[in-house]
Amino acid sequence: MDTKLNNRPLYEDVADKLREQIFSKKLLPGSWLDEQSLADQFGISRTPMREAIKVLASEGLVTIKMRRGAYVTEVFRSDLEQIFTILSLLEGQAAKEAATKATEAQLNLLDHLHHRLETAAADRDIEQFFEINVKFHELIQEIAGNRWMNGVIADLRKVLKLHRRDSLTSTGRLQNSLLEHREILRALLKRDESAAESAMQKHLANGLEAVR
Amino acid sequence: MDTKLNNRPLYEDVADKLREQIFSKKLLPGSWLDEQSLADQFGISRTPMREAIKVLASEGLVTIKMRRGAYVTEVFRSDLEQIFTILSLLEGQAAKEAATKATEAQLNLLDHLHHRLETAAADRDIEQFFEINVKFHELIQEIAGNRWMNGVIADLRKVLKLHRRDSLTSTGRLQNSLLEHREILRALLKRDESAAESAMQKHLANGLEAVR
DNA sequence: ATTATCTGATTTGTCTACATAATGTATTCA
DNA sequence: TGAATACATTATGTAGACAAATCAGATAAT
Repeated sequence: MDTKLNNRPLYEDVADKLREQIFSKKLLPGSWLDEQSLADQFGISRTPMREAIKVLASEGLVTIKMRRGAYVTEVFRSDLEQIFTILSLLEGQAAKEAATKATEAQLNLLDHLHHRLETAAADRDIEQFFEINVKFHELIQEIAGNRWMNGVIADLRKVLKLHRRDSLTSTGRLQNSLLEHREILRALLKRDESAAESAMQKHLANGLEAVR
Repeated sequence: MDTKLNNRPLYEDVADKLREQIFSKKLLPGSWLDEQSLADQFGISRTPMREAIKVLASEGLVTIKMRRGAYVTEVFRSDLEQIFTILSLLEGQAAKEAATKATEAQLNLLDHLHHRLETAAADRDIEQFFEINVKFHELIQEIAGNRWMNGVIADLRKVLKLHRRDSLTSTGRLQNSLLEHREILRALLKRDESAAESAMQKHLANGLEAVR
């Protein structure tokens, strides 16, 4: 019974589901994506399946080889370093701009998010910590208000998730990550551009260290 | 008579042609892309046409609206500023890394390219100047060797080309651009990281000034 | 006169079928 | 026995048809 309430194209829904399977490692990096069997599995035809695969390809999550089908992208150490280099520059810039652009209300929101992060850390609630962490970063980007930059960052972060050792999985890293967030927040509240930028850059540099 | 010697998917060829039509302003920003008539025009069916459109959508050249088709992306001043901010950061980083990573042979190549740029400028050969200019930037990126960064830069530069007043169209800007390139090259030849970075950033900042 | 609704026409989204290219296997010949 | 070629299998690429949703214009109601 198809709930036809969907007001989104089928291929977008399918792209989401497929992305989920990749992130959850049901589909491992390097593995081949069989259009036909995936289409059957989702109960759709090959056409939207192909479109969904192309969406993921444009995000860098899958790699299409001519007449040989699509494969889940393998992310190597060199990729991690390259991607973190970019994220460090861009998110650093976002933090820098946020320091001056943020309204008082937005700073309060950031502060509130950070408090929830502290709580999650104290509770050793990794899942929650991770989720709030993402929101914290995204809010800073939203405040900076560069939609092209935010798009690039979003895509690159998706690719990072392909790597087995996702950034802060180790609890040791969790504590350090928290300290770094404190530093970022402090700089933002003081509206100190360069401090915010360098704090964010350090945060990401440490993130890279953690995965290798 | 289709020359079936193509060893590329049809939709890629079509995407190239469509991109060309957009850059040449045969399809103006904001205009609607009629799948059917475009498919007829290229002598293909709608399926590869749709795939081609999605390729351009992932590059940001066209914007797809739900159940309303695809439109050539309109680039506003705010977009230009946002995109130049990113390019300045990334290409600045590329120049910085190139300063230390470049082999002597690669530096010679850059030097050679720059000489051709000087010649083109002296001849007032805008077309040639523009072409070599692109190669100069791409070579620096290639030397830096960050494929994820190069992908991002390539996409953003495509979007810039949508804007009517493409960077250095005015001959006044051409002379300044040449001077800035000299500065970049000088820093690279001296293998001066930070000089190369800031020279590149200035170059792009001036590029933004020129279009507004 | 303005707004609301219905209907036809157009267009996107999806499906099914066919054509084409690549891979693997078997058979034949040296 | 080994290698090369031809054939069969399989999966991708493309086409054309069908279904569903949106838009525009006309008619009706307030």
